[in-house]
Amino acid sequence: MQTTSLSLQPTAPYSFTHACTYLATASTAVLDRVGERSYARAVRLGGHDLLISITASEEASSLQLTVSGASLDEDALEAAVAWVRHTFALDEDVSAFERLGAGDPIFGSLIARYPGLRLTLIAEPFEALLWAVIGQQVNIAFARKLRLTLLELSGREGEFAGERYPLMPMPATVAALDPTVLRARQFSQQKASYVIGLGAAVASGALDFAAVAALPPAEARTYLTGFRGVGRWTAEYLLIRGLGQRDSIPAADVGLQTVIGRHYGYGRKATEAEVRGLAEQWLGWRSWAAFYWWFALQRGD
DNA sequence: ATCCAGGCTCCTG
DNA sequence: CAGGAGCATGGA
Repeated sequence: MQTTSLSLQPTAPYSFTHACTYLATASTAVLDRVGERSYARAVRLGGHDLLISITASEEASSLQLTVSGASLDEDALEAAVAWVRHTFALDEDVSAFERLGAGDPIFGSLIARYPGLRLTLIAEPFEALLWAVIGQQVNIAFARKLRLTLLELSGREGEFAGERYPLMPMPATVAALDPTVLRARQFSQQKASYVIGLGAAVASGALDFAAVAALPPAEARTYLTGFRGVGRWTAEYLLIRGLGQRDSIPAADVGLQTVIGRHYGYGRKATEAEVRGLAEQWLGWRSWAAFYWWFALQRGD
């Protein structure tokens, strides 16, 4: 067991507190331990299970990162640092994003209300994919329950300095799940089949996240929707929260439609076309805009 | 009961 | 390609 600590400097303005606020109640954050200004989780990087711990000072201008692992060599440490920078978007130059508010007072007030909030990713692409599929067409509380069930049935545990942390199951483990067991645990027939099939696709290499990340957005969507259970919404959700693509708008997302309809005074949910239309002014940063809206929705703003 | 929930597949025009 | 029926499972 080896441990290394170092400090990270995000570009300004940055708020680790906002990231924690989001993760503390996000239905997707079922493997994460989140405090007001602290975060910890076990994650598999480069074939090794690592424990990542992050804390921030009160002003949160810099982060303290602690990485632990059984064999923490230079490569593993480097991977952990890159993971944190990517997952929390520490290196983004957000000045162009902040200027988006100029032409749209409603969205502008959102940017002003959450200074330093950044698109915060789900730790692993496979995790983002499964959580998205599980979250299809069910309410958020129930989706969280199903995610916890999947972890209970197939998740792993890592031990770091005598303490146990949950880990995402390996894709092959998910592929080997018994659909009847999932059904007995409130998965629908098709949701069980999607989850198992996608586990197999990732395990076999047929679904390759590195390849997806290298594709332009439109082609990535086409590639992803070729897999059963992955429609446009799921593909976009994965691209945004799993791979950190900056400019994708999941206009069919019910939550997005609800919060946008409310803020723009429609007195109803916005339609998909309305969301898509509004999003044109967020060009280049549409994923970030979606994330800001989700953040507002989660907070009841 | 009825409607809704961070949709998907498959089938028509 | 666009639109819609049918689907599946709980929660409020």
